[in-house]
Amino acid sequence: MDAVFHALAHDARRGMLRRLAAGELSVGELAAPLRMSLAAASKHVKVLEQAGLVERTVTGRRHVCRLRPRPLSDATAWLRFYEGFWDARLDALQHVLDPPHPSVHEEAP
Amino acid sequence: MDAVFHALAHDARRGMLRRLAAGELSVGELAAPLRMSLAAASKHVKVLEQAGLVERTVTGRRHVCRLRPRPLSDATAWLRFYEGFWDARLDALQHVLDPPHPSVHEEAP
DNA sequence: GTTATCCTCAACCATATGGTTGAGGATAGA
DNA sequence: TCTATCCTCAACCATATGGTTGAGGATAAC
Repeated sequence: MDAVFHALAHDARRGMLRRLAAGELSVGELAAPLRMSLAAASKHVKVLEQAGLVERTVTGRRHVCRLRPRPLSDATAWLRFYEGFWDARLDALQHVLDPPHPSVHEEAP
Repeated sequence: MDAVFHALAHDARRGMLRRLAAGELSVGELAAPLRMSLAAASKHVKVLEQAGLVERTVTGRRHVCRLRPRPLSDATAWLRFYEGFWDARLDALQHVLDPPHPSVHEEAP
């Protein structure tokens, strides 16, 4: 979980995931639009890979990456616990109520 | 966005958010169950605060914290783009199709 | 075989993280 | 007033992050 959120905590890596959602890409293709060296981009790919968000297949000299979205569903499941709090009305009530008691939620993820 | 995901990328901070969902807590109360110094926990609170996830009110010598969940909704909105990919059937198809074409999704967040 | 391409690796550097301890400011309670 | 409590701050340390460059392995192309 730490690894997943950490992987998402960098714009370059989120961009990679976004582009991988449209289909497979090689490391070089992932690196191309980024203003950094290929080696740096390669490290970002490795971070995504170690978080389980990206899978790599080496075909010849190309390392082709594809999205492995399952860990994202875990992250969303975690966040979903707080959905009730996003509600604008509750958000506003937070200023008034002390302490807030969102009775809808009892257990934490 | 980086700050929000970074804030979520540590178990101690996620634990703080979870407990704050049940109501306001002081820094000391947030720190109590953690196996680290008060100063360390205080730093974690500051990370949550700078990500906009926690708001602090100083009343006397107590620093009382409350959940500020709005940034979590932004994070979830970002993740929601990938919802289609979590589907088990699509997940399985990923092994077969090359490249994957989840036609449901066109634009990225 | 030679060369160009794709990518990783290792070394290096600057800065950020995550923890500690010790000092101390501010407030509450006696 | 004196003391205990809550919390931040500063200094310090080890390690992780995020970037660079240079070298080189493996494969494709010629």
